[in-house]
Amino acid sequence: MSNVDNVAPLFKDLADHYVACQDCSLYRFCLPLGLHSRDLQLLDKIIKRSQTYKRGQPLFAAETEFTSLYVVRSGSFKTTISTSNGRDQVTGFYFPGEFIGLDAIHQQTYKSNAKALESSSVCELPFDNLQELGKEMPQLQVQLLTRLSKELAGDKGLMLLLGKKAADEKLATFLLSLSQRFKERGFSAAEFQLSMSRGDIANHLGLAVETVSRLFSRFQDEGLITITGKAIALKDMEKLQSLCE
Amino acid sequence: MSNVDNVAPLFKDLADHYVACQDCSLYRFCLPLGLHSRDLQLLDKIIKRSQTYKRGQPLFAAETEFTSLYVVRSGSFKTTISTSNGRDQVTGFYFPGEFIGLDAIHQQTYKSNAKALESSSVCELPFDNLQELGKEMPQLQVQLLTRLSKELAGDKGLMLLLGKKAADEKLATFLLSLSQRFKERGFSAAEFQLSMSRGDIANHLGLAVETVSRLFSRFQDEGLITITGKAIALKDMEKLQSLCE
DNA sequence: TCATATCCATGATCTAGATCAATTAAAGCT
DNA sequence: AGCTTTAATTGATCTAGATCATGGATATGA
Repeated sequence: MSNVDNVAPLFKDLADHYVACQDCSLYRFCLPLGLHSRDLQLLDKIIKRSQTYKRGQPLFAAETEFTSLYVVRSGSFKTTISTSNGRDQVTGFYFPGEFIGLDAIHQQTYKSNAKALESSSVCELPFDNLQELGKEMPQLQVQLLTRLSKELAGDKGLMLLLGKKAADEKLATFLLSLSQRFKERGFSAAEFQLSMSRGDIANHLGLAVETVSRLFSRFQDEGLITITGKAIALKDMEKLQSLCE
Repeated sequence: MSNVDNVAPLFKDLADHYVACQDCSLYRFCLPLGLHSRDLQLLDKIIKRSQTYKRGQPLFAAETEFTSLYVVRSGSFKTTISTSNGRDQVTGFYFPGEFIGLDAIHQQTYKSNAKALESSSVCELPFDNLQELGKEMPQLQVQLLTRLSKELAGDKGLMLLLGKKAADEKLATFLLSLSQRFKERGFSAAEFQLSMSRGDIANHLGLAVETVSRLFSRFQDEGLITITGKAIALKDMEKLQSLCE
C-alpha cells in the first residue's frame, strides 16, 4: 500500500523491522485478534517475517506445493489464475492484513499465482505449524474460518460484478472497494495510489485496458475523480456510490 | 439431484428416512470424513434432519441472521446475490454433500438467498453447536476449513469463467462441471437431468437466456450433446473438454 | 380439462465494449 | 542523461452477444 503525503503512514516501518504480533499496527485486522497473550506468543513463534518482495516478484506459483499462508505486512500483491491456453484472470488484490493462499488448503497445492505489485513484505504462516497450534487454540481456528468466509463473501460480490454490472459500474465498485480498504487501515479514503497497472484493473474487472482508460478519462471529465498516473482522488463519493447500484 | 433410469439411485431414500452420518451414503463427501466413531456420534446429535423443501422454496434469505450451515442431502439448490436495484446473480448450484451458507460465517448474516430447485432435503448444522464441538474436535475444524477452501477455489474458477471465457466455453465448462459432480456421486457422467432452468444457467454464466438456448441447439447440431427439455446427454466429452480451454 | 402462466426456441436487430491502430507518456537501464 | 521498453491515452471500426419480438411447448392450478 503506497502512501499519500497528507496521510499518516501507519505501516511504513513494517518491512524493515521485526515487530511482534502484539506490537503490530495490523493487529486489529489480523489473525491474532482475540487471542490471549500466551497464545499470541506461541503464534508469534511460528511466523516467518523475513521475506520482502520487489515489484513483479512471485510469492508463489500455481501448481506448486502448498506450504504456507501469507499475510501482507506492507505493500500489495495480486493473484491470478490461468486457463490451459494461457489467458489469465486477476482474482484479487491484497493489502496489509489480508491473507493470500486460502484457496490452496483443500488440495495442498497453490491454485493461483501471487505477485508483488510494489516493494512488499509478508508474514509467512507455515500451515502445518498453524494447524498444530489450532488444536490447542480454538480461537485461532475460528479466526481462520472467519477470514475464509470473508474472502468467500467478497468473491461472491465479484461474481455479481463480473456477471451483471456494466463497465462504469464495475470501475466505480472497484474504486470504492479500494477506498474502503484504505480507510479501514487508517489511510485517506479519498486519495490514494493505485499500485496495480491499468491492465491489471481491466483484467480483474473483465474489461479491456482501453475501456478502463476511457472510463478514467470520462470519470475525470464528469468530476467524479481526478487521476494523474497512479495517483487518484475520489471527488464525488456519492455519485460513485450511486453508480455501483 | 435427479435420477436417470440407467443409474443406480444412491441417494434416493435420504429425504424420507432418518440416516445417521455413519450410515449415510454421502459420508465420503461430507463433513464427518475422518472423524472417530465417538466424535461422529456427537456430531450426529447436533444435526437437524427434518427439513424438506419444495421447488422454489427458500432455505434462507439474504440479510437474515446466520444460524446454521446446511448440507444438501437430496435434490439441489441455487444461491443468488442481488444489487440494491434488484439485478441478481446466481452464485452457485448445490448438490448432495455440498455446503450452503459458508459465506455467512464472517458477518453472522446470510449474504445470499438459497432456494430449492426441486424437492430437496438438507442436514442443518447449527453453527454455535458446531463451534462448541470444534473446540474438542480439531479434525472437524480442519474439515470445515477444507470445505471453505474448496468453495473458494471453485469461485476463483468461476471468476475466470465470467471474466475471460466466451459463451460456448462458459457453457461447456458448466456442463463438464456438472458432469464431474454427478460422476463423483455415483451417477452417470454422461446423462443427467438439469434441475435448474435455462434462465438460471444463463444468469450463472453471465449470459442471456437466448444465448444459452441457442448454444444448446448448436451443441446438439454439432453432435456434442443431445438435449430434450431438462434431460441432457453429453455425447462428445473430448470436444466439450477442448472447448473449455 | 381447459385456462393461464412460465419456460424455451429461434429469427431480426442493435449496442456496449472489444479489437485494431497510432501517439504520447512513463519507467527502467547503461 | 539519453536510450529502450513498457504503459497509458485516444480515435476508428468491428463483433459477440444482448435485446426485442414472436410462436410453440410445458407446467401449474381451478
